[in-house]
Amino acid sequence: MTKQRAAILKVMAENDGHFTAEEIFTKTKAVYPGIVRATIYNNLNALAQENQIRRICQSGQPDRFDRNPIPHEHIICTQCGEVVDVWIKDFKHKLQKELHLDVDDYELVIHCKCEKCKESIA
Amino acid sequence: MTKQRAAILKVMAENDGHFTAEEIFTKTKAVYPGIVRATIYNNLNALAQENQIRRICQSGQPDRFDRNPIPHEHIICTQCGEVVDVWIKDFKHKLQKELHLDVDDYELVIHCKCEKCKESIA
DNA sequence: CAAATTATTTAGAATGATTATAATAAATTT
DNA sequence: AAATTTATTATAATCATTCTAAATAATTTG
Repeated sequence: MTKQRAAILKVMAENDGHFTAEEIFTKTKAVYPGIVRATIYNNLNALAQENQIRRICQSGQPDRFDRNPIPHEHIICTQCGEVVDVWIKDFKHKLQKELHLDVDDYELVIHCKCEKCKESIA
Repeated sequence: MTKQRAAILKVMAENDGHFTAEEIFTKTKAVYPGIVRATIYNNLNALAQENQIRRICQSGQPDRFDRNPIPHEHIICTQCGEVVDVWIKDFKHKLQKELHLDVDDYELVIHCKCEKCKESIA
């Protein structure tokens, strides 16, 4: 646990959401000015591999990182583009039952209008 | 429908699987030597937008394109890395019921050992 | 605790997928 | 067939991410 990694984790813990490496870089640089992009990427990769954070990928966009390591699902709003958490109860278990497979991990991204956008039009 | 697009679609129809733009470029170039990468990308983007093909994204890897436009699910093998189709009956409908949402589209990628790899160890 | 080893960070260049631009060619409309 | 739109080509550019080598920091060992 280096100072840099601690700073990255603190930034992610304080700001709720789904960050790009660039956003984490900017925010971490504010508290740790010497830090460099490669360090951000190294740490994010390591943290994702250790399942301390989760990676979300969208084609045409930089990866995002979710500070919440517990498997869950995501909505990407078709209107505002934001990534929103959703939780489907026992999803992994349901998948295993349905497919008769030993699921190691999964990613489910749903494209629909998010709650905020639905309300804002009403 | 240009000659180039027809060639791309033919290549995708003849070879079953999940291709990268580069693979499609190489295979299409064999039958249509003048073709250029930008044309491949333009057409794949257009086809994906029209839902004639589907795009699969994996972080750290180039996008893949699935010639099968009907929504379905994917396994990425934790051993060989191949992308394999799976079909979960009424998945979209189940999602909508579970989440009380109007799902426009979704992507489900499952990480586990594929059938081929499971057998090959036995 | 000092020395040695190992892992991490930095700085900067490199890579690789994808897109942008401008010019040409093809397709479609009038 | 001329005019307009759309797609393709050639090439350069972009952007996210990784690589390399050197420097620094952290950890382990004597």
